Amino acid sequence: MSSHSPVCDHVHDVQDFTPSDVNERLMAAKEQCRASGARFTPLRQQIYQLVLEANKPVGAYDLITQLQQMRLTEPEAKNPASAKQKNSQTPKNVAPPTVYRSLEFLLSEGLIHQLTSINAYVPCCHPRAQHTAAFLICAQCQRVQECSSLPVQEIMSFAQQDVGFMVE
Amino acid sequence: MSSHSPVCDHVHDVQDFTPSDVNERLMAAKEQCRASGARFTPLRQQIYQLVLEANKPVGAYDLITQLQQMRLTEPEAKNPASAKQKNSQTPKNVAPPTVYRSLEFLLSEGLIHQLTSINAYVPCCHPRAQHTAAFLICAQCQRVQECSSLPVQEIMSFAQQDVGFMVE
DNA sequence: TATTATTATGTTATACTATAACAATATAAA
DNA sequence: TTTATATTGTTATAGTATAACATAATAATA
Repeated sequence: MSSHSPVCDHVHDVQDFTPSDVNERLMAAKEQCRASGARFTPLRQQIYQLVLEANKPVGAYDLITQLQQMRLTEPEAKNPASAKQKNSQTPKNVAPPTVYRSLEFLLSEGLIHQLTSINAYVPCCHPRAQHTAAFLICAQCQRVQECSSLPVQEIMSFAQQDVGFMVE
Repeated sequence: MSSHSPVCDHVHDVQDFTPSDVNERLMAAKEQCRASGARFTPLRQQIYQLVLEANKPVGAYDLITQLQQMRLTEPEAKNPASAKQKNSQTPKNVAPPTVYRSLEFLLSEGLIHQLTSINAYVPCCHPRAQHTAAFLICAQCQRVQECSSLPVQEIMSFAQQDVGFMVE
């Protein structure tokens, strides 16, 4: 799961998913939601997938753009549920609340993390209900390293010696 | 320097300055800037003062509003330098860059911290050149507790047991 | 099943935060 | 003084996020 960025020469373990990794995550999320009684709707699924497939933290408006593209190019594929309906053609436009609400859902399920300092979102390493996390964010390539509960001091040396980040 | 909020019942040590405290800080900052060769201009001084006088983190646009008020009510007091000039009447309008640039300066001098998660700014507890800091931010009253270098685990228990914050 | 309640999504408008680009002014250096 | 540098003013706009209300889809109940 870990690899070296061609540009920045540090390790990042959060976002380097093969298509099969992505699928695995989607399945796991589906299961987790079923268990918790939450609804993993097609929209939420799509957005989670986009966050997974990105190789760095994605902004909300990036997601809006991508969703828009998808809706224009693949009119009604990928959503078996809507195929059963009579007039359920997905709308063409994607407005901010559409994405923000799904992000909020994914956050509440613990499937993604929000990086408020750079206004972006990443998939959680080890999805589970409530947990906090700290991140090292590369100022050059924006890739991140999640370090959920290491003491700060350890994070510092971990950042500098183990994964090649400079702490600013 | 510490006190209890009437609402939230936790300790916060960062922002509870008496007028004389504020003056002390301003003097210290002036000295620090002289030492480092930086220019502690009247504008920067005003903005630093506003951050000091606030009893909770302030947003950039709060500062803009307050500066605007000041410029309307006290046309040319408080600035001895401008009194010496011929036509130096301070402009009435305060645009965002005016404030953001001064904030950037104060950050670079280590006089304030930026709380990106809530888009706000607080004075630094112990101003000095380069240092990082972590903050506990109260979700109710927005007041903060600076905890510069405690290990994360200690921060957790410190937050919950010593200062009454719930970690989210 | 039909009806009602609830949840999710669409839609429009707008608030809030921040920066780019260029002009004018003030301070420092030569 | 003249020139260079740094600071502030000014206008415009980019980027991020939410409020408020309408519609549609799902779940719960009779």
